[in-house]
Amino acid sequence: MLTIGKLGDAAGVKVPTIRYYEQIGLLPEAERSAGNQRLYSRKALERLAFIRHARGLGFTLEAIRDLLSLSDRPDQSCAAADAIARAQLAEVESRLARLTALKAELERMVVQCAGGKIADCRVIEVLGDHAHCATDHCHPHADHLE
Amino acid sequence: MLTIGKLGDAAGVKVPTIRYYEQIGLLPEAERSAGNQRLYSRKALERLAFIRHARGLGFTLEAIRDLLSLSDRPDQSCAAADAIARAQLAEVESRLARLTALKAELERMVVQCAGGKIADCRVIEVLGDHAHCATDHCHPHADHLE
DNA sequence: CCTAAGTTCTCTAGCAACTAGAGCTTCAAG
DNA sequence: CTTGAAGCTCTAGTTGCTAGAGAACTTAGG
Repeated sequence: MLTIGKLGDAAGVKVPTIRYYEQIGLLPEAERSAGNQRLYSRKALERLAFIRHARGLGFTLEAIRDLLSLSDRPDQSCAAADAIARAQLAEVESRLARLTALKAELERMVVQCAGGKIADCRVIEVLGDHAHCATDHCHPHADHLE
Repeated sequence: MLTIGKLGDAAGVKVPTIRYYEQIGLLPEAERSAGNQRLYSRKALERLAFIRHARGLGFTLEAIRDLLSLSDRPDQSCAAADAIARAQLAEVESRLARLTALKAELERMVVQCAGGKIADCRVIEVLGDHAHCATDHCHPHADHLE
């Protein structure tokens, strides 16, 4: 049995985060010691590592909740898990596309800055006048802003 | 003079967001009509468009606050504006790198899913066992998670 | 056995950057 | 002059944590 600190070290998750996961029901309520401290089994460590890994891949806690409940029913079809992963992939791809466009525009801005006065600064000017802007990031959905 | 709704339409910003920007001091307090409604000048529209554009490029409101105060002093050096833009570019580049790695791992997960039962599902398995993971996204800084 | 340091406990509040809703007033069109 | 849209203020919610206060527990050294 591990204390919460050891569990956190083992899984690479901070202690308050573990308590937070328990609070929102992502982790089950931990067993307690005589002195009311949380104790964790190896299974709990696995579950937390799963969460950690999925968070690292950018899954939301909601998606992770779904994946966890799927993994509790190993006899069912994995279509749902596949769908969640594909949705996540699509999300990542769309962010990538947007970030690539942003990078191009930022590079243009920075390169054009001649190091003079603010009045002539391309950075300020480009930001102030959208006509200078080649990308469409000003329009409808800005999905890199969560 | 524009009402808040017209201003929002013109700049592509939602009405509550404009009030929020005023509340946090990013926009000055608007003039009011006899009936206490906000009225905006062309200058205010420019300022809001600037903010909108910078947000679209991923600048934080803090960075935008700095850029705005720089643009109020056109006779100063633009080194500071340049530095802010370069920092933003570096940030975008680092996110891009991470997202690219995530995309690769998600693709591996999804491709390997044979569509069988959960028990054999690669998606769940890969998430549960970090040894399957080629990238280092589990380690120290997860900067795509704001 | 006792004390001191280190963990852990609960609880509340805060972060970014908005978004949503309640309940009211004002404005513009017909 | 009425009606419906748009405006007002205020509070609270979102996501995924993080920070702090103040109390209790645990463990290693003397």
